[in-house]
Amino acid sequence: MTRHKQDGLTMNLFDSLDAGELWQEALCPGAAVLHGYAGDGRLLLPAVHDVTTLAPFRQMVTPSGFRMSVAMSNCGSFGWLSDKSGYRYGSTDPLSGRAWPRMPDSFARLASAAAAQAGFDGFEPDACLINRYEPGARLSLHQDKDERDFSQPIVSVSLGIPAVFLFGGLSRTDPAIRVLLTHGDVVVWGGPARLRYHGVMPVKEHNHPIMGRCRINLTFRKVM
DNA sequence: CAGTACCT
DNA sequence: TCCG
Repeated sequence: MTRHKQDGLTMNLFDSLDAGELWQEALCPGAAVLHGYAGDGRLLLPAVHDVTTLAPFRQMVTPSGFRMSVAMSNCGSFGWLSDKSGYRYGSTDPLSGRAWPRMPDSFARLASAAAAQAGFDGFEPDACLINRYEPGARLSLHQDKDERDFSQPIVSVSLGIPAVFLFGGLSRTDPAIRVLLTHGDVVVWGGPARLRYHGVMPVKEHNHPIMGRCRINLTFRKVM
């Protein structure tokens, strides 16, 4: 996998693997893990609270009728939604009928800086999906393909208790590498990795000093 | 777009 | 299993 920048914070997904998985090395161009890039999250957590007070976490339903284990909210111009009629982005929160809360400046700055760090300059997200995982919550392998412009990367910020991130290939049945993500880690994928399947293993019981038994993930996207 | 068989 |  391509190493986009050479510094102490940036490593590629391959660096998280053990020797038994070295064969994957050539399969991860366009993806990077920035361990600790978001620091202790102290600029982000009050903003998460503010957003989710206006747009509370809710468990969405998939088109096939399953209730997702992850609770979600959104901020920015567009919010990702799932219900029985499908997946899509919308500019209003169905729960309130009002626009999603505006994206906090701290969110946008972090996402743009992380993208640039990974080699994607000029990333200006217009959507931030906020995912809340409690122990047992998971997200099965999927592709992010509800956005218009796949030239724009995805930036994912992890806060709270650890989770194993799955990063697969362009086909659902391709093998997935596993990356442990902890509080402050940021993953960026784009370019040739933009449509790679990814997901999160069921989150294990754990306690984080400030987040308790909770993991929050911020996923930044350019929708329009 | 609903939801079976599958076996992660 | 179109983000169980």
